[in-house]
Amino acid sequence: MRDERFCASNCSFTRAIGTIGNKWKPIILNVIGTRTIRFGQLDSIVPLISRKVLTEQLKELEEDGLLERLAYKELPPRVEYKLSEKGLAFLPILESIKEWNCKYEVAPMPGEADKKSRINYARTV
Amino acid sequence: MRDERFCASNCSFTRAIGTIGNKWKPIILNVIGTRTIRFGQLDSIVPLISRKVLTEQLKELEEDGLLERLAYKELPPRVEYKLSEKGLAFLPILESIKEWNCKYEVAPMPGEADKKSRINYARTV
DNA sequence: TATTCTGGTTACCGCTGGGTAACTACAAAT
DNA sequence: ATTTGTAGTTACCCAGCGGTAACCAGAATA
Repeated sequence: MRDERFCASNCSFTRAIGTIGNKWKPIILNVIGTRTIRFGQLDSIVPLISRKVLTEQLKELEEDGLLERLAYKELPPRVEYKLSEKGLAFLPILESIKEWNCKYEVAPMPGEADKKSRINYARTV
Repeated sequence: MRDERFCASNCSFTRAIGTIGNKWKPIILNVIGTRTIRFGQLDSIVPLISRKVLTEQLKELEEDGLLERLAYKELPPRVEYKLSEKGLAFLPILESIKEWNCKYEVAPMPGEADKKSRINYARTV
């Protein structure tokens, strides 16, 4: 899901977009936030993502230095994820995206009836 | 390329990601910046994008209120794009992504020989 | 007359992103 | 002896993303 051509650009911004410019990574980073979280928790909190894709995204985030992975040598396995310094430094950007969207979003919210079935990934709305 | 399920979320952040969370839109917004630009210019400045996808992305950006489209009734046609207030308000976020990436990017740049063939979408590196 | 220029749109088609289901290891609980 | 729980991995398969090429209008230029 990383765009390799973007990541190979000589432009820092293009590389950044190649790294985090997809729909799942900002969501995952936002869900994790400042806490430590286990794989199964992520899997249930982010319901529309499949196990396979979640694994893949987490692996990429770790490779790109945004995420730290702690695997305990236990059975059944236990793995914990938390943001690295780099990942934590990205959170303010996510916050400004939230503020930006709240301020400028034009589309009115659909009726209340629809709200119940809506997705909600936010730690804080 | 918009994720409709994300856009239908009751979470403002998720909706925002559904709207601008793909690789092309941040690139396009960054390329346009504060200037007014024609379709053909975008097509040549962003070389890896196909005409078809560029059209589609511009249309979505316009629908989402980030972009203003000015079509002159001429032949051959002339169409100009510029960021709306909402789009302009997104530029600082792109800037902070640049700063973030410059500060934390770990992967060393490949050798100079490779740089020449690299993509460069930045107005300012 | 034929070509060029611009900003698309459309048909066709191949690739692959991503979903589902099955499977793994092994300890602990029933 | 069987089930449960965790964190994946793998094989299989299909929808749809996105690339390519052709086509359009109609004025201006050669």
